[in-house]
Amino acid sequence: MVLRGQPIHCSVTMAAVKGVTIYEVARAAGVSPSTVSNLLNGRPGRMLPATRLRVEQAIERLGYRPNRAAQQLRTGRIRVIGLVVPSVANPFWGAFARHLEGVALSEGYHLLLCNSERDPDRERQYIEELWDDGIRGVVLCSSLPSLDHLQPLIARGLGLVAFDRTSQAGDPASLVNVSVDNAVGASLATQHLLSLGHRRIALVSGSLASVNRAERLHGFQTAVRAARIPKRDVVVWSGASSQYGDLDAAELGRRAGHELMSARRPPTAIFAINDMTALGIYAGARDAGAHVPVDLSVIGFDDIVLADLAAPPLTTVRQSLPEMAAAAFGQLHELIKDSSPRPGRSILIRPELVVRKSTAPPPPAG
Amino acid sequence: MVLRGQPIHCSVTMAAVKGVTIYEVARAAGVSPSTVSNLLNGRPGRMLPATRLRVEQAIERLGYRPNRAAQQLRTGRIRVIGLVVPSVANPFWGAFARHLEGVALSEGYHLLLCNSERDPDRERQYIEELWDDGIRGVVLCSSLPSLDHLQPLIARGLGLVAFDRTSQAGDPASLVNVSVDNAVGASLATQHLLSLGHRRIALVSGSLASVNRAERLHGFQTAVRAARIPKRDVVVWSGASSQYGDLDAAELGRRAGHELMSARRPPTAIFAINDMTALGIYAGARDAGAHVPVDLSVIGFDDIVLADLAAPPLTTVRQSLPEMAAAAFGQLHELIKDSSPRPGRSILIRPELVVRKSTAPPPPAG
DNA sequence: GTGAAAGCGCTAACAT
DNA sequence: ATGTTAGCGCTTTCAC
Repeated sequence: MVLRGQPIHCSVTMAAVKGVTIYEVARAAGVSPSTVSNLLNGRPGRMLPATRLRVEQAIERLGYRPNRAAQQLRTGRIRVIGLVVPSVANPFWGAFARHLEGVALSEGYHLLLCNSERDPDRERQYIEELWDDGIRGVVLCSSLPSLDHLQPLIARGLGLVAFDRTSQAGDPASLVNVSVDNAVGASLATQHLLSLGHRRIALVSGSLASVNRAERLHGFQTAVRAARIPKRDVVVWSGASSQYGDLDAAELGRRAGHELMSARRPPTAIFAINDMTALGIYAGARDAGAHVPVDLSVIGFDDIVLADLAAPPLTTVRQSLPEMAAAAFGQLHELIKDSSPRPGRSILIRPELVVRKSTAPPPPAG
Repeated sequence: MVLRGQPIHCSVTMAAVKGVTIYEVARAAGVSPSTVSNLLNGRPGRMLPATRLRVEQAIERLGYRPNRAAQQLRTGRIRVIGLVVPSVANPFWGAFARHLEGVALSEGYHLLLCNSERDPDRERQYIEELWDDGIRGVVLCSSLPSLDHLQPLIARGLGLVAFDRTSQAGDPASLVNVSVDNAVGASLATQHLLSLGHRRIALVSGSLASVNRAERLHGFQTAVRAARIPKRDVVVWSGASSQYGDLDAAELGRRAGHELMSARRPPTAIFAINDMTALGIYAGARDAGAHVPVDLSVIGFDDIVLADLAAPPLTTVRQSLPEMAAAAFGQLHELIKDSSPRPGRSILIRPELVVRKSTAPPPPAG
């Protein structure tokens, strides 16, 4: 039985491995390949209903699935977009990746994931490879002030949506930016601290070289100046960019929290550049014997899942990830659907202050 | 000048958009396409050193980059692997994705990201699409006890490495499993609690239907039985699978923590199925007025970045993500490099107990 | 050592 | 309404 069955079984296996082609479907349905192709490509009107039915049945019966590589080679199109993030190990980027993947999938697109670790070289090289792969649309979460390193690709027709960054003067004309309104968010956060009565305030961040962080710094300083806080009571604690990668946001916060709270005249409130850093500040303050929110108020930015779980639950500025992911994909889709030139733009989504338990009036002594 | 320059400029642009082909390189170097191809495919020995140099220079000068779609169509190979995780929004999976992407990249592979939300249908459909894309190697973080839904794909030659799951009797013969040793980890955790003197212990988890969780439950029960803890003092709190997705691990922990600590006879120690759940338990216990570790010891599993940042820092069982990612990719690479049949196997990486501050002896009353 | 040529599976312009 | 056909860019046997 084994021996007799083998030839047939083998041929079936081979067919499966090799894949059913459009020619086989055409032959099975008694039509030409172009008719099958027409049906597959949304042109069912070009054939008789009866023909259409025969083709559909043949496709079904044979389990035909188009070969994407062949489609891509022929049309130059591919339903994959690239996502470049600093690191998906960072829960914020992980959550963003999840949302973006969701909207992309709902439009029939797959997502190729790249972690840049905020390295411009790596970023450029990665995107060049995405180009080689045939990918013509990329969501770049870079925050680098200059996108010069990508100029050649963009000139060739790469659709690029920059996330978490606003438009800069030197940007490519067609660039689309999607971002939370960082300045507004930072102002919201700082004003909250101010309204609680804080007069000695620190901003804690890693490198401030990125666009979004510069904006947050700007919003912070605007609010602080408007409140006429003397300069000596405002400290901007910024870790060296090379020293702390994205993964270490928490570690950086921990060090900052410790340093700041060990100083002679510690701040009574800290605005952390993001939630991971804020959580690190909790730990650092604790190490230095300070208690949140009694001795120190901490406010974050992002509203990651953990913000609400922390002890105390973290007051923060929420970025609406679902909306931002939808905006980013929507813009990218527009960009790559038809390659007719389209002016660049920036889309700023307004953030929202979420008050929890990590902020309180300053201690009497402060 | 503009008008005179235009034709040339235009042709340059067109070349860039269309991409340089191997024929153009061949012509520029005065050789045939096959010689260029031979060089590109690691067969430089088939030509004279002088020829080789000419070709290399032509490639350089023209900025030639192979068209991957054409390569794929011709060879059937593609340097992309798929990663299917429940959700990268979960920091554990985000971190794993980051590590896997790193090792894949170092071998010249890209990573296509898929979030299954632990839905078997979605999982299967996703992997079928990966197959259509030409992807022949997938790391599946599924934990579903049965991989029957993937049997057809595997039979066709899909290379599959199942992560976070151990081999089951009904598994496809060629399946490779990579996982932490869950039973050992759970025993380690439980023994730690026991050695601290706890005698009323709970296990908190979402659905226990997955292989890895079943193993953890098994390790837990083995340890608890060995210590002769009476059955009534051991509670297994398991949330309905449909109710809580992966994102909600923390929320589930919160509910469990609250419920358990509000009971007449609350446990003095909880083993959480993972760190996110453990962090949720912190919050739930707090809601119920219980203090970790004074009233309640909590131990987690995974050792995510946040474990060390939590208050108190979480005692947990560490999975070595770098090693596990390397093992997963290495196995997958073996699987897809040559398609000669290869027996299935399970690779279990031993976890490590990391004692921090969330575990302590039980309160005197307990 | 090098080149010619076939064809991977598909699409779309162009026949009929 | 349906079919014929010419490639997309590459690899690889087979000649020379």
